[in-house]
Amino acid sequence: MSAGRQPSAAATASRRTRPTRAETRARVLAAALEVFGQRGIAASTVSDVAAAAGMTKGAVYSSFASKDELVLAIMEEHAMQRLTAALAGFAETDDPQAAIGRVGTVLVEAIRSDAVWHRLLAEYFALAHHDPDTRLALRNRRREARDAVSRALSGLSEGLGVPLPLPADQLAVVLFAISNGLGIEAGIDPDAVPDELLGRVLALIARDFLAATAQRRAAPQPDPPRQP
Amino acid sequence: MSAGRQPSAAATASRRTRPTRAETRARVLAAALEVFGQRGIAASTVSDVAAAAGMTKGAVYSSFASKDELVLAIMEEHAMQRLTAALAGFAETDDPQAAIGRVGTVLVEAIRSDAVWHRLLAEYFALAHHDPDTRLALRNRRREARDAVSRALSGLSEGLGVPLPLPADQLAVVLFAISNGLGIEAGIDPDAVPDELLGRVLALIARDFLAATAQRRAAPQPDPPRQP
DNA sequence: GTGATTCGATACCCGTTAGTATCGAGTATT
DNA sequence: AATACTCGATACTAACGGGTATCGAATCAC
Repeated sequence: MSAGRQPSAAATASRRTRPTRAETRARVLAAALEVFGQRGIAASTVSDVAAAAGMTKGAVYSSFASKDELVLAIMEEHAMQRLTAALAGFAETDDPQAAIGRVGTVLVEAIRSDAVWHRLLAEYFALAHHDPDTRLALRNRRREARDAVSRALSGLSEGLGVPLPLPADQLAVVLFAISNGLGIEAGIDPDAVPDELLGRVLALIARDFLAATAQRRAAPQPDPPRQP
Repeated sequence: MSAGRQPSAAATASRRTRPTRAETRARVLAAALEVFGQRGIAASTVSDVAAAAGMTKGAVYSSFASKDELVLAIMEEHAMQRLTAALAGFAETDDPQAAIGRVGTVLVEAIRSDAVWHRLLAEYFALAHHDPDTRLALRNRRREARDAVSRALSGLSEGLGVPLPLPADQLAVVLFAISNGLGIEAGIDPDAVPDELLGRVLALIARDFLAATAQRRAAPQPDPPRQP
């Protein structure tokens, strides 16, 4: 792309009658999330998505090469966004104990607000299986996400000098599995999954860890590394 | 159905040139499980299923009213079969402690051998969402399954006089969620889910329960249940 | 054996939907 | 202002797949 003179965004925004490329892309993606989440990926047509975005098929196909690519884009976009949100839960505080409670909160929030996402992931996971490329992509993405969570957990553990109940990478898998699994169950039968359930389960799994950190904070010792 | 004279099965089996209704139904169901599991429900055509069963569409439609009904049949069939297998894990022994270990084993077995099933369930769950009837059916079936597991857990707890780490119904939900969630993760990335992971997690969740039962067996007391 | 009935194969219909060709309105470039 | 270019709407195609009508053959009832 030649870096031609671009009029300032503010100046153009008001006088522009046709939305910019990025705008339509974003609108289509948002609409796709909506529509796919509602009716399912397979059951939704490209025209549906376009209509929900207030456009026609042509607009979609001028921004995305195929329906598959649209699906892929939406998954990547949302997955990234969700991962960063989750990691923020870990990193956002310098009180590690609070971080633990926060993990549960963040995940519960995610489950409740993002029920749509769980449905999509389930269907995508099913769809992905018969396309090797998509399958590998999904696997790698999942691996990255797990690694990120795993590192965060390791950091937490080392910072406190308290061992995790399971190896960090396995704990990460379990976190994903429980959160996703409960999300799915909640999607099938919301009444079956009370709000506090995930928190309780995590507390059970991490009981020793929590007890040890509490004890450590109560009677701090100079020896191991600790940060208040 | 009038109970007309039926020739003995053995006599007819060898001389019969056309398979009986039940046979073709079974063949179609088996083929459907195969094909749907491989390519996904939405991506499979009725002709595909028929071909895999060594028949044609007509045969399928003479046994099942629609593709949806075929899908429903396969889900019910397999779900039932799987639930009874799981419950057998609980009931098959009169040593309750061993039963707990067995639950983990059964579930792990199920996860590993039945990866296909998890994919199917995921897709079915996604598909079910836009059809109210299917949705309700799935919800009720799920509820029954949970209740069955829940009752088994309660029985276990009362038999031992040791309280469960969570209310039985919630524990049942968690069991389903973890098993399903890990199944999905394993489907995406088999390396990420070691065989013993589920067992370890269950052990963590039920740690107190296990400890109490062990203690109780070592030094049984007639008095009320106590937890350290 | 003979007629009634069922099952499954073949051929067909019809709706649906991913994808495309084209063209005009908007937008950058000079 | 005139030019080249981009984006998106409209109209279309091509193919696919669910479902059905029909008909021959195998089975059952008598």
